[in-house]
Amino acid sequence: MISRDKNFPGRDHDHGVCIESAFERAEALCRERGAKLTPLRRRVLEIIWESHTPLGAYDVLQRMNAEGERNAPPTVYRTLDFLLKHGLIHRIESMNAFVGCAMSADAHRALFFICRDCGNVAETHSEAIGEAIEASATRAGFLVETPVMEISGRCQECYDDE
Amino acid sequence: MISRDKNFPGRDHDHGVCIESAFERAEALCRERGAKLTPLRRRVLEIIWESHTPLGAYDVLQRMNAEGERNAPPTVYRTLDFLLKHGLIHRIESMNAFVGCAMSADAHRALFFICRDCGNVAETHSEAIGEAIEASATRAGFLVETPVMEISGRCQECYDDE
DNA sequence: TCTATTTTGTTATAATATAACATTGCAATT
DNA sequence: AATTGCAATGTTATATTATAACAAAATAGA
Repeated sequence: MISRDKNFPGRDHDHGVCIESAFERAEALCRERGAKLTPLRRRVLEIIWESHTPLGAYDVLQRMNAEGERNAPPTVYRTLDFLLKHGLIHRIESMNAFVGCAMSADAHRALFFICRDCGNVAETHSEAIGEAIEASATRAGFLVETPVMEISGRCQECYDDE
Repeated sequence: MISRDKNFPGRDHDHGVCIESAFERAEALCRERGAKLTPLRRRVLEIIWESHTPLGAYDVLQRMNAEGERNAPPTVYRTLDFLLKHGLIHRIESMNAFVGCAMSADAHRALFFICRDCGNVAETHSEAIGEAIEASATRAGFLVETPVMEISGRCQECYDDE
């Protein structure tokens, strides 16, 4: 049984657990593929997971360098590329930012709900949407490869607040 | 009767007609709203429509300045903002680029098919997808405001080629 | 006309991303 | 252990995308 929806985290959830399980998945996946989860990559993955809101590359860089290190942009971008390639993080195109992948890494075609107030992102995967898109693509004579679906709006907590 | 789908243009379509009708819609819409379609805005709209592939802001700028003019980036960005605000163009988030809006301007929530080979973009609007997304959002307790749906893949002409 | 507002111009700079090349570290073989 | 090859990281410079802040001009209403 695979969890199909990571809903919005809520203000009080145990984030330590989130990160732990993200690491476990990352390690398993890298072992499986013979990819190396180096300290650098591990650190970047950790930084990304420490935030529920997507981080820009330069946000990540700042955090990497918080203790006086001198990493440069290409280091971050390369590391992010590695994590992207292995499905450990997602790039949110509409924000030029990156967020941890909440799903088993081979389930692609994610849909993101992005709250414009709190900035949190929920990743979901919907058969129905996938099918609707395929149907529409077929009508247009189009072969779907990489869907980008990023829905900006408001999460429950935030519109309950106002 | 409104056309629901602008399919891929095909290599031989009459592009002059495209542009003409885009201008007519833009003029009607601005008149209706009391917005001013100044020569600058008109020119940028034209440049955008001259390409079937999305243009970056600096591509637009280059074309504006092709005859020796000296427009600067803020001019382009402001003009693009105006056109966006009035729904005359769309921004393709995954490309940092802009494309003419093929639909009657108040039909929002567009889905874009973007061919990775020829770069052409087809704009479509699908009830089914909209509904599927609303359903998924409701389940996640999310209020949809601004969906970004950009599907990268291959158009028929391009995969017929290979 | 005068005034207020919108539009456009100008300069500078911020934010995001990559090219190109150097160095280091590590793994596989001898 | 030495050699080799490759993957990973470091370094410098620069390209690309976008906006802030203020000035000038054009335009619409009073």
